[in-house]
Amino acid sequence: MEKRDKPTTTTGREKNKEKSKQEILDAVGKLLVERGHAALKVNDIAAKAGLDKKLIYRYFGNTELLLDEFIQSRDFWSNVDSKALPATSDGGEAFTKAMLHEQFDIIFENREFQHVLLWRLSQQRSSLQKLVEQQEASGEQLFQDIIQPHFKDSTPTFRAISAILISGLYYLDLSTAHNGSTFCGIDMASPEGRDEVKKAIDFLVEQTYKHL
Amino acid sequence: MEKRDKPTTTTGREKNKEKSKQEILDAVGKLLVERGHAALKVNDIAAKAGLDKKLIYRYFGNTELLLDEFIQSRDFWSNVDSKALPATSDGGEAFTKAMLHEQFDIIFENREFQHVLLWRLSQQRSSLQKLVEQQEASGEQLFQDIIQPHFKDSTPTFRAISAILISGLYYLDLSTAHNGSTFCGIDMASPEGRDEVKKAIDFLVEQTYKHL
DNA sequence: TTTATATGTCACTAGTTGGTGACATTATCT
DNA sequence: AGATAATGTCACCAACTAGTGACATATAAA
Repeated sequence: MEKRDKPTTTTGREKNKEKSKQEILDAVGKLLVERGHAALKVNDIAAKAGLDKKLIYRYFGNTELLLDEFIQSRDFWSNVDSKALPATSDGGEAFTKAMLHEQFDIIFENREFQHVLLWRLSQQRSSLQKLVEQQEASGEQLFQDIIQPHFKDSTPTFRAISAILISGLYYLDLSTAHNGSTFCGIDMASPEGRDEVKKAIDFLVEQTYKHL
Repeated sequence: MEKRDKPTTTTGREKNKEKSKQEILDAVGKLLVERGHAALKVNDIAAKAGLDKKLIYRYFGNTELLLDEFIQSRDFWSNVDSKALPATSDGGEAFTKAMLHEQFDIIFENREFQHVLLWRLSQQRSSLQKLVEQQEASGEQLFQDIIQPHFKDSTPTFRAISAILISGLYYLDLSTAHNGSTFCGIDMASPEGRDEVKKAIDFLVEQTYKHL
C-alpha cells in the first residue's frame, strides 16, 4: 500500500524517523545557543523537540552519543579550508588579513560556534577534540602552502604571531558575547569598536610582513 | 572558661566556625581546579571539606552565596594593578612587554585562575561580572597613566592591539590547558613553544612602538 | 484485510540534586 | 558545676536526573 495522504484515525502523530532525528538534533542546537552546553539534558532536549525522550535512546543510543552526533553534524571550519588558495604576489598578506577579519566576524555572529568553542574548553569529549584536530589540520595547510615559502627561517615566529592573533579574536568574541562588550575600553559590540580591532589586525599583519 | 587543650569526651569533632568556613572555601577551590565550575555542587563541596552540607547553609546561606564569597575571596588581578608604574623614558614599551609575559605565565601556571576565566565566560553571575569590571578598571589605569601620553591620537588603535594581545594570551593558555597543547603547530606546553610566543609578543610590541 | 514492524507515548525506576528540621555535642559564660 | 548558645551530625524531603519496559498507533507489505 502506498503512503497515505491523510491519517484515517484522529489520534496519534505523524511517524517519520528521519524527520524526528533531525528535530532532535535541531533541538540540541537551539538549547546550546539559548542556554549553553551545560543545559543539554535529555528531558529538556526532548521537550524542545516536542518528542518523547525514548526516541533519543532508540535513535542515538544515549545522550552522550546524541551530542557526539550533533557535533559531527556541523562543519565549523569549512569556511577556512574550503577557501581556494589565491595566487599571491604579496606572500599571502592580503589573504591573511581577510581571513582574520572573516574569522572575527563569523564567530561574532554565529552563537552556536561560540558555544562550541566554550564547550570545547570546558569538557573533554572525543568528538570535540576531533574539532581541535580538524582546525589544526586546516590551518597547517595554510602555513605549508603560503606562509612557509614567504617567511622561511622566521616561520616559527610567524606561527606564534598567528596563534596570538587567532586566539585573540576568539577570546574577544567569546568575551563580548558572554562577559559584556567593553574590553580595554573598546566596545566590541559596536561597529566602530570592531573596526578598531580590524585596523589593529591590519597594522600588526602589515608590520609582520614588512619587518619580520 | 578558657579554651580546652583536649576534648574530655571521646566522640564529636572540634568546633571552630572560622576554620570550618575556610575548609569549605578551600574545598570549592580544589573542586574547581579538579573538575571545573560545573562540578561545584553542595554535596560534593561538603564531602570534599569533610563537613556536613548543613554548615554551608548556616555559614553562607546557600550554594550560590558560598560561590560568590569564594570568588570575592580571591584577588586575581592584584598582580597587575599593584605594580608600581615605573618612571619610563620608552613610553612604557618595556613595561608592556614584561606585563604581557607575566600574564601569559601566571595564567598558564594558575589553574584556578584558568577555571575562573572559563567560569566567567560560561555563566552570568554578578560576582564574576565584578571581576570583569575590576579588570577593566585596573587596565584603564595603565592606559591613562602611561599609554595615552605616549600614543596620543593613536591610542584607540593601541587599545585594540592590547585587547588582541591580552585576549590572545588568555585563550592560548586556556586552550593549552584544556584542548591539548598544539596551536598553529606550536607546542604551547613546552618552554620552547612558549618562548616563541614571547618572542612574538616582543616583536609585535616593538613594531607598535616604532611604527604606530 | 490481515499481519508485521517501525514509530510514538506513557508510567515508572533508581540515583542525584539543593535544602531543612530535629537532635547531639562542644565551647563559653556566670 | 550548670545554663546557654554555637557548632556539628543525621535522617529526611521534593524536584529533577538518565534511562527503560509495556503499550498504542501508524505504515507498509502480504
